[in-house]
Amino acid sequence: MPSTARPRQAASETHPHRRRSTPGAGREELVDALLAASRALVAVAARSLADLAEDVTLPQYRALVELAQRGPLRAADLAQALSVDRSTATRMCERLVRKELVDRRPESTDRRAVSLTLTPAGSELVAEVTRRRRAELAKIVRRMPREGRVQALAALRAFADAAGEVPAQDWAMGWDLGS
Amino acid sequence: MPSTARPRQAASETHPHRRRSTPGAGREELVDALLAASRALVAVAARSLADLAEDVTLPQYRALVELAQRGPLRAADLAQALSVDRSTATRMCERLVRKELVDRRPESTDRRAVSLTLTPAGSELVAEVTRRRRAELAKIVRRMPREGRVQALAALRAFADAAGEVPAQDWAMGWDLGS
DNA sequence: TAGGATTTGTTGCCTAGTGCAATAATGGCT
DNA sequence: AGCCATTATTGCACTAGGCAACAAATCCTA
Repeated sequence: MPSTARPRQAASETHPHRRRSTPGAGREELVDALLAASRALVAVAARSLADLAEDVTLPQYRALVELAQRGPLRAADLAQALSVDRSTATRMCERLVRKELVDRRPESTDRRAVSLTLTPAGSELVAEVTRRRRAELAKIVRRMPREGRVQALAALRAFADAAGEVPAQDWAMGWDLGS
Repeated sequence: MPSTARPRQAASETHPHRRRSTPGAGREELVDALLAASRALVAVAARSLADLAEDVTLPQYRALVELAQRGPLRAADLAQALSVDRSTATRMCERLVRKELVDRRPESTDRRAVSLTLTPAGSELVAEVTRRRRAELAKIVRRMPREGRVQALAALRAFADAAGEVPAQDWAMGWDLGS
């Protein structure tokens, strides 16, 4: 039978009796705010892709981003970058080639390998989605009270820094959207 | 032939000559910070699920969250909540039933409909993932300089507020993770 | 109240994404 | 030359999803 997926262990991460410190900023409130922000940020990311090319799926877009950032890649490297099986990369690229977003050509030095590159259209797509996403965020920022922005910048950096030190991203699930 | 997915229109959202206002906080810097934060938040969300139940997929978890929040649902309503086709909901629930995370029973009042509920295990899973996610965020917050937290709270709320007024989420892509 | 319209869940068909295993072609090394 | 590692591909199996066809049930109206 299928292993039923019951929770693997009890919490132990929450400290119910931890009521001591800060009544001040309220850690819980900050967590709530982070969750809210998380929703908003994800929505922006999703929309910036969906608005622009509905027939490019998320996994496909991730591949495009990887190719845009790490230049020409061999299939195996792309697969590793995306943490997917090589076969998955192969097939995905096949679809992207069909959509004329990726160019696949045999590598001259190693006849086993194929070299994957973005076509101009692929390049353009990634650039445009990125542009859109940033523009949307900028629009939101413009809506924020001007006075708070400096603190906001500091706060976000502090958060990102703090988060950066955490176990580090193993990108187990395939969610990175680049930029 | 497949419609090739070229970018549908040019930017027009970026204002290249917009260099006028603030040298101060730098809108671009804030956008960068938001993108960084976005990555971190997504990573946390992904991990809190993956760590706990690898054999529950993201779509499946979304369904569980919906059921957890909106009580018992009929298949059609769940489908709508997730913005997927009814058939998709049907089949997904079938898998969740198989994993004993969801209970499906005919509705007494309308013999066509089925009523979907979380099993205790399903309930527990959602609760636990949520708990974990919040705990991880709390851990990060604890790592932030204490002085900045009040500002961080204000900043995040300002951002979420500002984002909330934007076109509104149509959740076109299925990314909402609840909580 | 009888019959058409609508709703609800299912199922078939097709595409995409994924992993694992097997395979063929190549490259490297002894 | 022979053996082993690497590369990409392909077959198999499964989840996710949409669309269309359907049967059963409910609703509505003439």
